[in-house]
Amino acid sequence: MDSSARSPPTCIQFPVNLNCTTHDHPDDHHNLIDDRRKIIDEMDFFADKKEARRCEPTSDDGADGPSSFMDFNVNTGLHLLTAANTGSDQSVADDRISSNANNKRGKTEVGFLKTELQRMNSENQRLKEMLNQATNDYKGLQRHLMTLMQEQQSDNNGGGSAQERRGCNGNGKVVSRQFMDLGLAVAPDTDDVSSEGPMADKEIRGGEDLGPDNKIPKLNNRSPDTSVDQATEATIRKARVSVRARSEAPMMTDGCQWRKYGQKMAKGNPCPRAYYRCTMAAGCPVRKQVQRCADDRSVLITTYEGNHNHPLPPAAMAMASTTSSAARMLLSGSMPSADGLMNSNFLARTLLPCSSSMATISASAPFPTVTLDLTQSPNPLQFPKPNSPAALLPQIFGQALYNHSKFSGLQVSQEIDQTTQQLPPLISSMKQGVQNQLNVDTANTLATDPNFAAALAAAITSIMGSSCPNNSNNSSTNNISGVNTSDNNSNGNNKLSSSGYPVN
DNA sequence: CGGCTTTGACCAGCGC
DNA sequence: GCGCTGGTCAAAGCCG
Ligand SMILES: [Zn+2]
Repeated sequence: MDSSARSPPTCIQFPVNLNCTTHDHPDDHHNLIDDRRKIIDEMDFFADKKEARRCEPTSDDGADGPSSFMDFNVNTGLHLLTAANTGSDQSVADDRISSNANNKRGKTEVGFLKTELQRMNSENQRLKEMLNQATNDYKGLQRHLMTLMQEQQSDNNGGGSAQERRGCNGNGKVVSRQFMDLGLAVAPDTDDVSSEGPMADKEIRGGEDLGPDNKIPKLNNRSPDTSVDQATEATIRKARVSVRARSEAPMMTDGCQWRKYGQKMAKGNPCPRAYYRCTMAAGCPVRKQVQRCADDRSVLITTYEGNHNHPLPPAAMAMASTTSSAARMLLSGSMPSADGLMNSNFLARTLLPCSSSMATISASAPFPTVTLDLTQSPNPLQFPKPNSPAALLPQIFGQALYNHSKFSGLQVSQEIDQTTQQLPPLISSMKQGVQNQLNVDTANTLATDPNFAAALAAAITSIMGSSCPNNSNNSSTNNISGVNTSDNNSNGNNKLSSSGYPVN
């Protein structure tokens, strides 16, 4: 509902903020106006970089794209100021009276402004270049990772687990899917639903849109043939990503649309657990559970599961990718493949620097689960950055996307058997490269805000996704669609009830 | 009227 | 085999 409305902005913004604003504006004493312009420009560039660039070669120094924009602005400004010089109508009338002194002053001003403009232009260009570079780097890394991943997979195939094999060779379907995911959840049904022998899946489950991927637990039912592929998928599906965030409001917008399909009292928790299903596309297998922490009811625990089988709005992408990545991570944890391990470590190391532990990976549970704990942020507001969490998100995401930046504040503890893996050099380098960008403060800020939590998760995902090109969307996002998971148990009976399919 | 929420019931997995 | 619990379904009700 509103989620869609709200989230978009976030995403939109993030790319923008990401590079442009913040740092690298040492000189601007020019303040707001200038900043605005720059930001705007950045946005434009972002959107139509290339076109913008090629804009008029115009005057001014070497600056291309930006310059053109700037020129435009400049002219406007000059026009006003310059009026005196040119003796153009309007001003002329009044100005005539004024003495030469004014003209001189005006010229001086103009000159000054021009100088400033030039400076700004150059700076702007510089920023632009940085942006481009970052983008290119990102893309390059992405490709690189993809390549690496593929290699790894093939390696695994050589002696690896059955699952891995299936994943790659089986039909390459998994791979393809992953790619698709990366891209963003592509055509509907491409994902889980369509993949491989799923027919069996569907048939077995018999039914409906929902049918396709539901029944995670019912894995056993499958026919032997599809067992392996499905096992992999099942694993993927099983993988869960839970986000713990402090939130009085039961609403966390993640860009997805959810429909509540059940609520139950969970065992050791006085608060009911709500079950949601993604409704952005028919048959989307993604589900999430929302529950308040028994210990601290201000903490909202959102658990995502599954892969979206449809395109996602940017806003949702973040979370989706996060969760998916996390899921993958888990997966890999359970499997010998380097993927997950890589991710795990990456995550851990990336996040560690920050503060308290925030991410926990648990593969032991019935379902491998990654928990992002965003509730432990110390004092989000103490830091220099005035930005609100919401504002930060964009940056975070952006950075994550572009640089695989690190998020402060997360700690990963692996309970998985194979705990010792080393980050591939690549990732390490990536890390280093990015390290400067985000600070603890950011993390902290994030942690406190529920939406932030979601965002953070997304960011993490991004990171992971980046490190592992294959990951992308899988589970969805946190969007607590208006359900009050509050203390009141709607269903509150100790006996969980359920309603059965057979009801007919 | 369509979509969403509520809520009791059913099913399957798991432990004893 | 039985009971517990998690998860899901779908009828009924609510809301915009
Ligand atoms: Zn979905």
